[in-house]
Amino acid sequence: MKETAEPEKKTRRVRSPEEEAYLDLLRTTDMLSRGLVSILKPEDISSTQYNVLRILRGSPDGLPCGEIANRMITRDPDITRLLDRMEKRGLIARSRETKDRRMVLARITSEGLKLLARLDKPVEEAHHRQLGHLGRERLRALTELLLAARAAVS
Amino acid sequence: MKETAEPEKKTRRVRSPEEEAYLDLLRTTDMLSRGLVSILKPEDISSTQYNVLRILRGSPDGLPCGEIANRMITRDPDITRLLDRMEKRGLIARSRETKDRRMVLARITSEGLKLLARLDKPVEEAHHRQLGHLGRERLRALTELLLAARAAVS
DNA sequence: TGACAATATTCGTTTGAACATATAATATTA
DNA sequence: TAATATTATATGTTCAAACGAATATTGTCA
Repeated sequence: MKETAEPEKKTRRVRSPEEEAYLDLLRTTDMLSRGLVSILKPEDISSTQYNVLRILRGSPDGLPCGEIANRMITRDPDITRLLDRMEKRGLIARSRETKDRRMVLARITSEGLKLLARLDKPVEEAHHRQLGHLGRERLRALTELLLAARAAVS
Repeated sequence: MKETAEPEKKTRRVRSPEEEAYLDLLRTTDMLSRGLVSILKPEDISSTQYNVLRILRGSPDGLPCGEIANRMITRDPDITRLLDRMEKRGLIARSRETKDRRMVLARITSEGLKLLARLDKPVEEAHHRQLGHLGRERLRALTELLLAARAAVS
């Protein structure tokens, strides 16, 4: 007796819709990230460092290191070293606060701002190339779904 | 003359909907991944290794290393080392193919299968905890949007 | 004041990702 | 057969993520 259309040995795994969505998220993010990284690469900057620069550009008065650590969900000692590298390259500067002298404020330097400025257009173009074809409507829908997805934890 | 409601120095950056969506993708994937990693951690396995095991479970006859490299979008030498580690732990086995003796097939071992089996339920539960509240309809919508998002490149 | 909390740092470790280069073994094809 | 392509491996390097543990400095509060 011979089986016909049944797939041979291949374990039949049924994926839940949740898992399916998660895997799709991974695939999509991975794909898009690679595109971004390839743009950052010529400037010899990692997406992590790029992220820090973006955060600091949004806070011209500087941010305490701990605050950066919070936003990146990274431990303080690791942020310190990350900032070390960036400071060594002149992308950021650190200065101790006068009021609360425990705090050290990290600020983006003009060097860092220039780097970001060079990247702004290419990054924007990449995003448009990668996601622009979805159109406003679907982008909005996507953003809202993602927001809803994150709502569970927080 | 004093400014009133205008935000002080803060550079006003307008984000494109594409960028907004991308950042939301990053945030969401990051958040969900952390949840998964915390589940894999007790078994002392990285999400990369977990991924390989899942791939291999889906191909009980084994896969050539290059094929794994393709699916992971990783260089061959790096896959070799990844498989080295996994083989050392007894999670996978490698054997040279008889037909084309250049190829080496990687197979998941019963050890590896057992590990996956231990993880199946917790992983499934985590996914449900994290995304279940979206409901079928929105999960489907999300999956479809992500598929569409990836369509641009391929 | 003294005890404690908060902030950032220093140090050390392990692990893996990413990249380059070279080589061995085998297939394929001119 | 000779030249070339394919598949996997071996090595070596650099960089950064992640974790643990300890310390210095300063602020806060009983």
